[in-house]
Amino acid sequence: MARRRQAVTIKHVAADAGVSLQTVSRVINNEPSVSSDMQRRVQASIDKLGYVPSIAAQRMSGSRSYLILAINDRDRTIADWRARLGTDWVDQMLLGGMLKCAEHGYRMIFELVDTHSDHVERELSAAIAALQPDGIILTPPHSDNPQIVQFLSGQNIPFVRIGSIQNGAGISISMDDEGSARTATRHLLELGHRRIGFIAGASEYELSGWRVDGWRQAMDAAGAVCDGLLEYGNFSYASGEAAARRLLMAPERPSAIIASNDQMALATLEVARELGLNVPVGLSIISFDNTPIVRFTQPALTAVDQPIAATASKAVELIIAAQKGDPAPTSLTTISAPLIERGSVAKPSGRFGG
Amino acid sequence: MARRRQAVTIKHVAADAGVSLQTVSRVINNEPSVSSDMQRRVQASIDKLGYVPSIAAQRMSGSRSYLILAINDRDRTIADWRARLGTDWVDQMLLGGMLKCAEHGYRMIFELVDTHSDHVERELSAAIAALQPDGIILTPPHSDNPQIVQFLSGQNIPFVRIGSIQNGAGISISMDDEGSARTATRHLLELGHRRIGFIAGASEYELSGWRVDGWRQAMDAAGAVCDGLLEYGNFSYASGEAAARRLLMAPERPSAIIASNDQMALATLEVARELGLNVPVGLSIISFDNTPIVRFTQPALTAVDQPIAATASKAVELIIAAQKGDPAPTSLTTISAPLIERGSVAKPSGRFGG
DNA sequence: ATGAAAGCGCTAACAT
DNA sequence: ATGTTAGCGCTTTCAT
Repeated sequence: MARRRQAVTIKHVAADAGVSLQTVSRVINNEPSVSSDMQRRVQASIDKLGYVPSIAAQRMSGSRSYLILAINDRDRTIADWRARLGTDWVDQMLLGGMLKCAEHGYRMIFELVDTHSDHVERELSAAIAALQPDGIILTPPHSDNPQIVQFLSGQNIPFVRIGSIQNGAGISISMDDEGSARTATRHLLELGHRRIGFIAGASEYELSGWRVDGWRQAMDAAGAVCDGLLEYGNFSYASGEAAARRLLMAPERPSAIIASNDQMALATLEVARELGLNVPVGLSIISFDNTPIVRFTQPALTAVDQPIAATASKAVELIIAAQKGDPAPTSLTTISAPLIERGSVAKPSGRFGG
Repeated sequence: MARRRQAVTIKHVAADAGVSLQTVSRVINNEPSVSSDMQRRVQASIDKLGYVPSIAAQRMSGSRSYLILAINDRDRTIADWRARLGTDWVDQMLLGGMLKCAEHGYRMIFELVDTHSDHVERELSAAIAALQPDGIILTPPHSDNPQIVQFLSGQNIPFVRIGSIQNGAGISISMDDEGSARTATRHLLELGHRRIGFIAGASEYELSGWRVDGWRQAMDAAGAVCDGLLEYGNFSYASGEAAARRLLMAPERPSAIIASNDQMALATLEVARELGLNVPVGLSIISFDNTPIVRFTQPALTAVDQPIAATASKAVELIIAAQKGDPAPTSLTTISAPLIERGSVAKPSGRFGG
């Protein structure tokens, strides 16, 4: 391949408009100190020549790179992609993040990073050195990884921690895990359920704990007992199956179960079927995530939606604001997670009901 | 935000190793003219300092950008993301493309471009000017857009056209639409079906035509008539519904239907249900795409898988090869699309069967 | 096989 | 409000 050069550079524009490079640069960057005459004249040349600045050159001269790095967990993401179970976390991130970036002339670059490895730092600093991003978006479980958070806080790059709570550096955005777990639990309580089981997610994710907290709060507030109703999974189908079996084969089984993600909810549905329990008549189920798959089960699952697109969009906004020098939000940003009602929830029936 | 500078530059490495910048550059780029002593010494400094080259600087000095642009249709992609129907085209592209990029130190950047607009060229040249990618991957319907193909062929950037057949500039990769349609049709013929309906996709996609061709070839070879068995859709659920209704309400209805994508197959399934036709006993269905959703229908659908990950991976390989100056493949690259058998196909029964 | 000098396209800092 | 100068980190010449 022959050496490629920029087709139209700032020099061409400057020559065409008969002004200095700096003036063109000022117009590109919307700086205030340009007379409107000048601004019009230069803009005309830009449009005429179809000039677009090279982000490489912009970054080189110490300015922005217009690149925002979105980092996901490598193993889980690849596993999801290969499993082809319809998990659309990445798509929703792109929907929210990419489009918001585009609005501001930024680009989102997706990266996969291992959480576990001892060289997280090296992976991250390599990506930063290579790309020089203007901001970084962390998703769970990275958002809660102290090693990553500490490393980034020393890098002088704004970063947002999705699904996290302000407990360290960076800007946190929560998807209201505690609140939505409370809402889901209350929803069941209001229908008359008293024995509501809960399947927790992987402990590596802080949000797993908050969901448990929300459930417990709602149960306590209603005077319902929690004993024997909490089981631990790790977000996998298999772990959900085991947890559901423990809950449903106990002497006093729950009349409803909330699972901390869709895969574990699916497993619960299957275990119920095995045990001859009709859903929702014999057992109500609510799941977390609301990935596409839960609309296609029989019955479709009532689920707590994860507003990933809205969250990613907000994350981009916060980074761009921080870039501009605006102060980071002082309070925790929370994007609420709505409960989507479908067919897997009903009033309790039989002896364990209300 | 304070002005960010590269933490470790080529200068630091050069100083540490006690050599010139140029020598370090040669080591980074694996150039042959470096003595192995030198190479080791410099590499040691690189490792010690954790040096990673800035792609902005590399690109600025007329070398590679290590960026590959993957371009998808804006409207359709966003519609898919919003619909949350589990379509994982983008994910599979990332799975194949991103990972292959990473193997070679490249990055994949996703972009959305309008096919229809009259300013496709402007959108594209802006992306090229801003990013200076080393290669571009086009997906349908962009791959067949003559405006785009012609524009890119003048840009001196290698580009791959996915789902396209060599009819112009660029490197084409086909997913064997004709062959897989033939295979699917033969599969039904071998089970004894004679009246096999076909629902074509949007005419904007050349692959729609090839799929029809494959079906027709198999039918002709078996001496089966095609008359009244071909209906046109546009890949939407609604269009599939209308097409299926036309096919199934005709006086001599087909005993099997092949739909050119999953959404139209889903619609066919629903129309069959409405008409009281049991699938697969009363009607066999085969779909194209094999998105996650088709595993969750009742029955699960037999489908022609689209090997998007493998194709994207191959596309990246071809671009990197072209970048290095290797000649483009002389023959059309084809990635075969396997037929995944599930429960929606059975032997024909009743008067229209074999 | 190695080094020195020039320049890529742009912006920060300092003029005026 | 506009122009000039220097330099970002790297690779391309062109030397030696």
